[in-house]
Amino acid sequence: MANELLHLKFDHVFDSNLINEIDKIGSIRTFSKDDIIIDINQPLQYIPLLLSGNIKILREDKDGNELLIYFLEAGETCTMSLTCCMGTTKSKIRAVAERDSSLIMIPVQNMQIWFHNNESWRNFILESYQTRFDEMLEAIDNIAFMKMEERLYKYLINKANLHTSNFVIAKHQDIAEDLHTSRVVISRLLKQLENEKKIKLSRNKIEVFDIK
Amino acid sequence: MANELLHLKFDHVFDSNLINEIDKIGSIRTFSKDDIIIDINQPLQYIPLLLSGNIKILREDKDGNELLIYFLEAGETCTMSLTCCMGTTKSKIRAVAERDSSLIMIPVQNMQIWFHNNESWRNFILESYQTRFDEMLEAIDNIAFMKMEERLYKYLINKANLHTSNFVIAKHQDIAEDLHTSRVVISRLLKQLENEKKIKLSRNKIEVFDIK
DNA sequence: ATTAAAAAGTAACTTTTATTACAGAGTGTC
DNA sequence: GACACTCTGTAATAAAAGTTACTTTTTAAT
Repeated sequence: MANELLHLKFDHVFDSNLINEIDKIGSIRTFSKDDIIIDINQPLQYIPLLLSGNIKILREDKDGNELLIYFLEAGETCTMSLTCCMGTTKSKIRAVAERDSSLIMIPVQNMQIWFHNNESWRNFILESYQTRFDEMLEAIDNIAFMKMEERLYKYLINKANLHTSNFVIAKHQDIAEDLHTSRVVISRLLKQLENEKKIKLSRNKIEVFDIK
Repeated sequence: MANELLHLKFDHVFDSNLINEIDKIGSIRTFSKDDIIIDINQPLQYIPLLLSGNIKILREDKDGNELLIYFLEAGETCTMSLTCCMGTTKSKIRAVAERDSSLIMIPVQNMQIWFHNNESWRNFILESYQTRFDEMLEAIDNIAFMKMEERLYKYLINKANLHTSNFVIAKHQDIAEDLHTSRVVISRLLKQLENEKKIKLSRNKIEVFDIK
């Protein structure tokens, strides 16, 4: 089952030798929605490859308030973890299961070895870096250039797409935390978006029209 | 002269063979303060290594307003450029000379080759990625979690340190652009900081007390 | 069905940041 | 020194976001 997922998501990424090694060496871990997969300041000993589900990557301020930076999808890795083999071993971010997810964890030593001798691994790492970089830039754009209403709407569309659904299952409080604002602000802006006929509100659930 | 700088800044980073190759292959370019080194959407054909001076990396919104993301110092590279050899060839950021600067430009092909066969180059790239990553996270923290007055003060200290001086030579307008706000806001907050005895204002120049 | 708890709605108010408009201060040129 | 120009100071106002406090709606538990 896990093997199937590994092949399904990574066969086109890694050469067959590497896939077999990953299969042999990596250990599968599963997480339920809202489980903390990696926490801030936690030492990083494994590189996680996401087999199924979604993970959200969060940053925390000094008062413990969060900010969503981006989501990971199956077939991706958390680039933050990659930097663990260089100097810093403590996570600077929190990774939380956006829904039930399964990962394959690879010890950092292999990162080093494969990076040295496997082209497909090197390319995967470099591409991951680029993807994350782009997403960090987008996160910066969002918070620096956009108003809260726009950020909220984009967030809803993004989240709906992630779940391939027109419905976002979430409480206003959850959304407020992801966007680093207060529940009252989110409720107000959601109501505005509803008045603009962009969404439809109900308890624990938001229908998003015109996705993409 | 340029050779000296190359050795001074990079001898401890690259092995001696690689240094010699860089010396042979790379071309030196010099820029004056405020010159645009790389612009948004510009195709990237070279990886720049900063030999002397400082570079600021900016992001632009849809109206052409900027936001400073971070500064580069001698001995560093612009990680954005690294991603050029993967798919994307157009710059997503603008690089501007913070002061007179010199760079050595390396054709992207070498990036690939050295990445394949040179350990010191690989490590440099990975370390660069990590450093930039950390700075992106810090940039996110700044804009997401800090008030403008704090951001401004941090910016001033940062900039003073960069120039190893107690004085920041800049107009309020310049600062406003880096922080993506308006001149009036900056003037107001600077006056506040002056009242708090943290800085001293004069025309085109700000003295910053208690640096670090 | 009654009750308690959770989630959402909303009004009133404050704070922060942005905008507009203009006055004054400093600098360089003739 | 008069003039033009750039830079800075500041007041008044507006908009966006944050906060407090309370109400209403929905759901789950008994």
